Amino acid sequence: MARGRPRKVSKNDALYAVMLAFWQKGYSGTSMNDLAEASGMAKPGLYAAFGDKETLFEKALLHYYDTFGRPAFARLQAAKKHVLEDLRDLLGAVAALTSDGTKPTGCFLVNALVDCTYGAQSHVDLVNGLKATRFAAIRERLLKAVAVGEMPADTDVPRVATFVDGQFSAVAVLGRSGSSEAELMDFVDTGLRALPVCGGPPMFGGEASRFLHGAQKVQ
Amino acid sequence: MARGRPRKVSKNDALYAVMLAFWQKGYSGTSMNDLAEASGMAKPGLYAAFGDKETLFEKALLHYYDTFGRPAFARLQAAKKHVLEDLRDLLGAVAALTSDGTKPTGCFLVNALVDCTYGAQSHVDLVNGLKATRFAAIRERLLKAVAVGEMPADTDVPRVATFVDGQFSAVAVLGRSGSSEAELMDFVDTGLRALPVCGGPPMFGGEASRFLHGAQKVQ
DNA sequence: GGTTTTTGTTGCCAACCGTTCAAGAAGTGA
DNA sequence: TCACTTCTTGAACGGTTGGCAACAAAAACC
Repeated sequence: MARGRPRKVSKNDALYAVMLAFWQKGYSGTSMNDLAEASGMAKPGLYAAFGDKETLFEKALLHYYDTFGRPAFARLQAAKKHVLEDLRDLLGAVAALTSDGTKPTGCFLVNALVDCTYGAQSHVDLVNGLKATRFAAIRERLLKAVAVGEMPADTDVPRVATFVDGQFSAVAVLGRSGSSEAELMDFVDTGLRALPVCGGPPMFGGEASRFLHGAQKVQ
Repeated sequence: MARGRPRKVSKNDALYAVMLAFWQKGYSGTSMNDLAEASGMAKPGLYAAFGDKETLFEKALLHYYDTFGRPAFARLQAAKKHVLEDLRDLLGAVAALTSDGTKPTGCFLVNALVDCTYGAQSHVDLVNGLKATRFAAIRERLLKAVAVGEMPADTDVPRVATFVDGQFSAVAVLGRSGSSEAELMDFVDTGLRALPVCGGPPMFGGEASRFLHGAQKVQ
């Protein structure tokens, strides 16, 4: 066993509680007193274990990513189903997460994306890094789909990846503001209907497709 | 002219500056000192003119809605173009707004949607009200489109409205985290390609559509 | 049992928070 | 000029913030 006095609450449990608090109320909306109360550790304990508030926020966000993000992205990249179903599972994971009554609504990463844009530089860098990781995971799954013929060979992969990335944020924001899991899944399925046509011909004759100015380059 | 000492800065100019500050750093990330400095009014002046911080935030958000939201929704409901182009203009307005270098990135309303979920009840109510107004504007435009035959008669209007609503948030979040206006418009156009098929038949044979479990009810 | 090591607890700090009061400055109307 | 009204200014309030030093408590090692 460890040498000194045992912790009243494990670092992992404390970090999980801190994560929930930041997730719920954001960086500047959460005080160190809030975190001490939520985690069960007194303030000096938090400082000794994790460092100052900025560092603690970074560790909480990374803990969130390890707990909820990484597994979902790993499943996506495992590519065990059709690409559409894998993407549906990914977006469905966000929908399920935000509808889980035991956690704050929304997605901590998306919240942080909105919250930290004008915050500490280290927060900006961290959040942008996680966002890039998310994008890369989606992009690689799409490349695999194109390689095995699940999607057309001329698919505009970066464009589709950006689209899925946006759907991810949309589900998080809609969930944050109270949409049910069923509504979120309807939203996800509606969006996935846009995917297979990316790279293919316009989906309807000449009547309305002329209104999609910016879409020509992928037709 | 007014009776007493004239204001150094007009209430409108001050409120605009306050709006920018809240838009940029959120409610709890912005202090009254920040607001005083940004607006050019001293703190007692802010209290006299607008009330306390919570009230000031509400007035700033409403000012944002009046300045940027209402005109865009009015153009949408004017229905002067094809529904797809009107929706593209709406989402394009968000893209343009967030790419305007003179303002903070993102959309203040979407930021508030994320920021205020666990905040003051009056903020929650206000933000939910504005969100409902946004949804209603989109919904009414879609109903009009169905009525005049721009969209199929069996279009699932609430579902499509939720989809557009989500695209709105997605554009805001993507813009908040640094996407260029061109990227945002690519995203918008990709999403609009999902719309015309809502209510119509599945867009591709039997190969991949079976993966869209939740989509049956609108096929 | 005593030492060492690690943690929890108490209490405090300077700085800042949102908020307000009192006094003065700058206009209008008579 | 004189009151009257309105805004600005400076200072201050009590409370909270993030952060920390000092000491007590609890375990392992010798």
